[in-house]
Amino acid sequence: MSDASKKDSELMKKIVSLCKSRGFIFQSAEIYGGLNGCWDYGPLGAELKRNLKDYWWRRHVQERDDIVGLDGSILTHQDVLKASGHVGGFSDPMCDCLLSKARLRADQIVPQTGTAYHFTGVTHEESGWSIEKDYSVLLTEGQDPNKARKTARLYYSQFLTDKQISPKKLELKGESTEEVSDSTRYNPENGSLLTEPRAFNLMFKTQMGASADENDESAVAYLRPETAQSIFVQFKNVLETNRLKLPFGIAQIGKSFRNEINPRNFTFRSREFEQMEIEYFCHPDDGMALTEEWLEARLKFYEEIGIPREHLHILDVPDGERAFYSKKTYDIEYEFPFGIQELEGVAYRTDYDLSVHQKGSGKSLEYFDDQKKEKFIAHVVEPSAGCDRTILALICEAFDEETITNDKGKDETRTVMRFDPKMAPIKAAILPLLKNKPELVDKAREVQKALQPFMNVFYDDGGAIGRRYRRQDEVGTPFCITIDFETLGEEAADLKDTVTVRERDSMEQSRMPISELLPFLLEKIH
RNA sequence: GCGGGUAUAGCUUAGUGGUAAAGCUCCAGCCUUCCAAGCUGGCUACGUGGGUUCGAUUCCCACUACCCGCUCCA
Repeated sequence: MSDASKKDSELMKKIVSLCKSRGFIFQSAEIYGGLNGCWDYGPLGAELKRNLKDYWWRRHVQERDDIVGLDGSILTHQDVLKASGHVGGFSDPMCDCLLSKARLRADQIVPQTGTAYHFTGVTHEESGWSIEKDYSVLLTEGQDPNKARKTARLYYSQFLTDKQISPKKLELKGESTEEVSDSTRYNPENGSLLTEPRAFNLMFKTQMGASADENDESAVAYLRPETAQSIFVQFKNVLETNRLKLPFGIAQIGKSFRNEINPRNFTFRSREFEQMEIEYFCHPDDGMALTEEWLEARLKFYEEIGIPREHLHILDVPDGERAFYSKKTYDIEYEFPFGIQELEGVAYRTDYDLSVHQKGSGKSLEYFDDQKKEKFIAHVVEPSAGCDRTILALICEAFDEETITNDKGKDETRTVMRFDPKMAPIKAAILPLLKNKPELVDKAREVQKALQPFMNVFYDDGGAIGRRYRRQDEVGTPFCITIDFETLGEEAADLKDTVTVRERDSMEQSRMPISELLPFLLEKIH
């Protein structure tokens, strides 16, 4: 591992550790040993996520008159996913090589012709060890039969409990041969038998109805693999009930599930994840231009929530790597400590989605333009963002450790989560300077009550004031409001009912009348 | 899915074939007039399940989870 990646790995460890110790993110079912790739958001994580989703919704739905919202069901009719291509079409059957463990796409295996050597097992006389397991090796014409036996011994040797035993000492059992032609059951690389082709089930499959039979195909339903499909399927209902005209969008935030995902990198890749998607429908002529517009709009959004442009990368997905129906796709990527990884895809999906559902359902999903007297299937541009990934990016971006020199001239580390105030889980901490002075405590509680209806604030009177400031730094609270003796009017009459406002990033303090707190904070967090 | 590594308190680590130590955190109390002060007290851990053993957190096996490298990611 290089120094840089080691440093990044250390950084990621710190971030994961802070997420747990401060209550942002916990492992799912931790007390039962954990559930692979599943995570729970703790109190602060839940606030953070809510802030992100709320802001996304406000920006893209409430503050625009061309986008409306939808909240579709997670359980999905199997016909929807058959039409979309998720059932069948997109899942490539794969085989694993029993010897080398290499994974091959079944449809890409070059058919082989030759002699198959079958074996039923192997024994090791000295130790008495043996195993019964069918295995075969394919030899093409002219190859030495001993090559098949050697390969088979190698295969069986992987089951040896005593790794000291040489594969050469293994006695093969039940050898027989068979002529085969054009077979794709063997690895062209080494002749080893492959596993049966297995369709990777990308989706979580379930049965509808409490008494549904496991084999009842008609009871099959799926957890949605993306939020997009319910938008396409409800396109007509939304269009007809909302007096919409192209171009317009339908937005949705919600959970999606993909079983094939190999969980990695903390919450980055999970089997259960939340998406924030817009399907923006338009005239076919406008698709390309709108893709560019959406890319810009989304980059601006990231900037607004505190992820600067210079930490984002835009990948113009080249021909051949895009989905076959997409004419243009941009990936917006973020520089995570574990690498540059995708946050969002902005894809021009043409009329693929509405076309397949029109065909699949037999219902017309065409759009009629009254003015141009033109009928067509709308094209769609899809900005599809990963909510959990964006949360992780916000956390990585916010994390900072700075060295400051304290009063005694000693260096110490201050951990600060530099969240944008819009995103910060706690907007302000209300702190009475001293806990054992009831006048301060009462006043602080008053301030807390005044702010609570408008934002998430946090009251804390435990320990020294400096400690409380640092605690808030570590969870990213942008402002600390301290009720002190000036507030009570004990020092100077004109300072009565003013408080200390301490800013997280600069640690600077200023005085402010209590009456100005609310407008001040609202302006910062909006 | 494959290979490697790891698993002790909320966090970071120590340690042992006879059930465990420390720092930080946290809680309570005292004290404290602005950046992790101090004092006193307190809660909390050997991932799960087997095996060996008189006895296992320690040795062995399996499982689970996390991390790293591949693979995969419509």
